[in-house]
Amino acid sequence: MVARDLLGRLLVRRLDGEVLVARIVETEAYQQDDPASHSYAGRTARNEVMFGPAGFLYVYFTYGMHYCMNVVTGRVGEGSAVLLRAAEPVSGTAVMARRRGVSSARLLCSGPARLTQAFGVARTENGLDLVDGNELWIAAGRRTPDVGVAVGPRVGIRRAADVPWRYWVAGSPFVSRGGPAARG
DNA sequence: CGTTGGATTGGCT
DNA sequence: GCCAATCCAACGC
Repeated sequence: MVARDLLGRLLVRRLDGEVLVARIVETEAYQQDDPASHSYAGRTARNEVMFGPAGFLYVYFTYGMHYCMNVVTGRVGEGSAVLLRAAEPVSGTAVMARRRGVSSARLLCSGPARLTQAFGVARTENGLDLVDGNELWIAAGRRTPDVGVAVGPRVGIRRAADVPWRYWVAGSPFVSRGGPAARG
């Protein structure tokens, strides 16, 4: 499963002559036959990228002010993606802090919208190639071993709320607020 | 064409 | 813990 395999991988961003790196610590899977997925009702201008080839970036705007980023995963025409929910800053943290307006490392990328803000990802970046790209891409890093992976229901959705398709690095202080820390 | 509510966050109680 | 902020896609009439 791509969502699980992305834990421990590195998200790399070239921005303003600097290089930002963060280790992915929280993801969620969204599939075609999934009532909670943007692709569930079919192809639209907004979710177009989800139906393209795997390895590309799907960015959407929500709550009137936030962007979230996904890695497209399915076959062409399928409409599946993995939401990147949180990451642990590795380098370029000064740039992230400036973009976020906070200094605490824990607040830089610990949420889907925080991550896009720290990495300078918005509508313009929708559709970028995350495998062969040179602005934003995912590097191998070190895949988190099974013993370090926790699984649970996805955050902030109403439909298919019980399906355990959220993955995170157990015990990481860099996971999102809506994540495991907020639950009993 | 009007209404509704969202894959969130930060600030206030 | 609760709620406003603020745009826009989806859906109902």
